[in-house]
Amino acid sequence: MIKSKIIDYLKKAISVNLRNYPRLSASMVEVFIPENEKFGHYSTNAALKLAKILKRNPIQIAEEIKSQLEKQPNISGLIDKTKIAAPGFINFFIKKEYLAKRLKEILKKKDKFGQGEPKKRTIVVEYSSPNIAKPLGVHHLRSTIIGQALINILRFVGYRVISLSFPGDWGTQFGLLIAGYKKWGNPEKIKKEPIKEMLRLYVKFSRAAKKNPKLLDEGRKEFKKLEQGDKENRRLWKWFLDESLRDFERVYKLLDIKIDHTIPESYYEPELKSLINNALDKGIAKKGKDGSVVIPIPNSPTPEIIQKSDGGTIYTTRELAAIKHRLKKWKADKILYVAANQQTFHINQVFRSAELLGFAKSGQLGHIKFGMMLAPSGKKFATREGRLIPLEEVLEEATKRSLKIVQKLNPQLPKKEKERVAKIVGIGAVKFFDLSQNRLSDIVFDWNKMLNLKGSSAPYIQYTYARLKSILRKSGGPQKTFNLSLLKNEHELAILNYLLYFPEIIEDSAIYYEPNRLAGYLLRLAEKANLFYETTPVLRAELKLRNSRLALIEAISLIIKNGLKLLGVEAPEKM
RNA sequence: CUCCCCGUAGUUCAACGGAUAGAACGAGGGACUUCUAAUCCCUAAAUGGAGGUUCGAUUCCUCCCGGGGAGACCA
Repeated sequence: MIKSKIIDYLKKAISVNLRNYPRLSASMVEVFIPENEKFGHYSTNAALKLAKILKRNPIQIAEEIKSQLEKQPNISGLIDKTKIAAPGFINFFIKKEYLAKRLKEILKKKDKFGQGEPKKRTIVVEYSSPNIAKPLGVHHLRSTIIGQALINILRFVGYRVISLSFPGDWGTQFGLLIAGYKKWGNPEKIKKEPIKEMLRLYVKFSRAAKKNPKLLDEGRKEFKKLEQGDKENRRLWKWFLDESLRDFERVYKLLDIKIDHTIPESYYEPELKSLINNALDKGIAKKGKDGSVVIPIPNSPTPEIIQKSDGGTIYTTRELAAIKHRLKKWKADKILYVAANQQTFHINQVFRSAELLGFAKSGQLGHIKFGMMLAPSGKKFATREGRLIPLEEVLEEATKRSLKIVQKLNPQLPKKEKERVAKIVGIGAVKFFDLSQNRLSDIVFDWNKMLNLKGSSAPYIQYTYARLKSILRKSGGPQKTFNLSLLKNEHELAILNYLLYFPEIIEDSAIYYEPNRLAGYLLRLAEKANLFYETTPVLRAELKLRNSRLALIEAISLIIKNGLKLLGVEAPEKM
């Protein structure tokens, strides 16, 4: 990667003067991509940092570093020139030949361009994790979409990634559902629309239980029976589980989500007794007078319950068993939880408990948090009030809206093709809406914004791609003879410069677990590509120039396609 | 009461302690006999408040205000 090469050069240049710069640590050498092109391809503020320590003039120090840089043996192959800018930045300009070399590399490696070396580290990513007997709702979108994009990106940079869903299929709520089913359930209705009916029963029962607390006890009893292996309850529960998983699978397919392993909470049920006993034996957990078992967490006012006073287990207990199991089974170096902000407290408690129990080392467990998907009212989505919007409905609506637009704008496309495009574009828009935003901010659910097919959106990038591909189709096949030094108008250069950054953007997205960095990069690349498209004729250009421009277009489209693919968004050839 | 996240144009969002705070939607104006106008160009418009650290703060620290979330038998 170019950035790390420049860092190496800088380190060497600075270490020549080490006697003059005694207190500099290597990590202080930072290289970044400047926002304005006039400041070069890369910049460093190393001189400014040194100036602070040494209390000297930063420009002077920059001059010293610059002259040392120029003495380095191989630097001229990469760097065309370095410039110093006030108050003390050193700006690097990459050689044009090197940019051309990069472009050829893209054409040669295609979708492998930017891929990292295998890292021999395993990361388990837990994401999506819906609750059984409820449909996947829009509020699951974030965990699912962000999780899958991170998995794709982490794999691309070289990690071994195990993707995992941990559906909630255990707990008192299933007692409520079973009780509701026994009261009002109808097997025919469940067969017809399983999830809808289960949700209806659950909502109806929990509403009724609000008015009549006796019903709550009834629900708890049903769960207790389930835990103790009651045949009828077990059968119902298994039925609900199977129907739910089938339903999820359908939506996952629409979203192009590929989960390696689905291991529900109930899987860990048999191990929980011994887990609790071990925790007690080790003295990590304590038994209360009421029969509950808790793990006191140092510096936390709240202990973590692992056994309820009625002897039953709780989500935490199952999560702890899962941590132990995952680290062992996949020899994982890390487990990442792609889970909402709201769960921060709970997840931290679980992490601390796992560390106390010796299941995981500090730093092995990470919470990739994200802001909430808020209802249009600005409030939280909640199942109980029945305000849940099924994800599938959103995806269908998105597809419908984009079909209308394809019909209007590209009527000559065959019907089947139109439908395919509508799906790719509609669903892409929904996913990209989420992925292009910072993970941590809350998102207000808004049909119009989410399904906006103009402006900064997936369709914008997809449309750019389709136009580029259209040129390539009309050009009559790939060109072998091109001379990239002919690419010298401002739009061509801007793209050539920008293509350089792709591998580093991917790396940053992986380091910070922020897919929106990649999304932003693709938007900016598409902007530049559109500007090029609007201003620069390709097919009508003189032969050599034409071929060089075709090569450039080929490279852009490869990067767009691959970048979108990492985000889980498809790029249509026509739209 | 304690802890966590967020406060940026009218709206929805960007910005690794850096250089002139970027986009999009919406508003107003312009560009299709020429590679797909789901595009492009132009105009107006923003860092909640007060301090502090720094050569430099939207970013870090303190306090205040506002929104959301969490705080032992839900997850």
